[in-house]
Amino acid sequence: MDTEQQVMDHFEATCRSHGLKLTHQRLEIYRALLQSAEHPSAESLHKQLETRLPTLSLDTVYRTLATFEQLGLVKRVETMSSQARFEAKIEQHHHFFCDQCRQLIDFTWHSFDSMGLPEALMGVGTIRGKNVVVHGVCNDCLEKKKKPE
Amino acid sequence: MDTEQQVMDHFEATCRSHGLKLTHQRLEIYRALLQSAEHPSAESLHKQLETRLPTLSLDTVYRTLATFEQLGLVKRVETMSSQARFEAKIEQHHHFFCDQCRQLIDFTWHSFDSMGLPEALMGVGTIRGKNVVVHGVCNDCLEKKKKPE
DNA sequence: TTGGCAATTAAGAATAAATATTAATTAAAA
DNA sequence: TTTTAATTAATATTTATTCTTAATTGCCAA
Repeated sequence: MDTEQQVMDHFEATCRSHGLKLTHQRLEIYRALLQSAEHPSAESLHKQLETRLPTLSLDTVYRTLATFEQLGLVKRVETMSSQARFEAKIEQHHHFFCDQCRQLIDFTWHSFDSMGLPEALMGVGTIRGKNVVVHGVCNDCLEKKKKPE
Repeated sequence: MDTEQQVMDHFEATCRSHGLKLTHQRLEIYRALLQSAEHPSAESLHKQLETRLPTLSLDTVYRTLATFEQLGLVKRVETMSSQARFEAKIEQHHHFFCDQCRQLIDFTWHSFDSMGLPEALMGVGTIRGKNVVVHGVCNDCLEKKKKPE
């Protein structure tokens, strides 16, 4: 597990190695995403950063996230919502998706990760990765059902 | 494996049991989705049906697909695209997603299906299902790279 | 079989997310 | 300090999806 400093160093190194300037905005957006556990959307990141960077434009958030994605610093998350959501976590992991509140929870599954692919996939093409989406109802929602209000 | 007639009978029965009228539009949309192997979007279904139903509105396609989804006749597929895509195939299966052309290919993986869930998921809530998304580059795209033009 | 009513549809307007365009300003890096 | 890239602001565009309204149609009952 890396310290936050190490992660930020890697971030800085990645930007530099790609000739990207280390702007205040880029740093803050990346840091906010790192610290967030809720897979925020561009809009919600923008709202969150409003106090620290009052002049930050939504357009910059979109542009910056797209740039980070290309560098592999950020991943676009697959969800059912049309509003794309992002995360800074790059290590191999999977998602639990709550059907009710649409919350996403990360989890790891090493025995799946080290598993071979099924025969059915032989010959479809080049495989680059595999991920699981588990869905159901999260505890928060289950409890809300028990104790309404 | 059901015959198309049986599938259509089940479709009809499901509509009736839910008090839905069997309109020409609903029949055609469902049939088109059944016969399609390409996980079409609402737009592409609409385009496809244009010749048979020249007055079909895009809105109706959206509304109808949403209705079918509620009845469990159709599933919304998780992809990275913001444009939601649908399928009539309901049996348990997984997806190969081509990073290049965004094509989706179905595949089955019984040994995964019968696998238990990881410890990491104990206590997140109630699990209803699990799916794999494998991604990479499909053969079509690999070949296009070899022989450009 | 037909008449009526509620469900459904068509058409176009409206909304929302995401992106693009421009020109002026700002800030990082050499 | 100078050069160059990035950001801003404001506005426009694009694309996916939903809403509104009025007209139409499936289906049931007479």
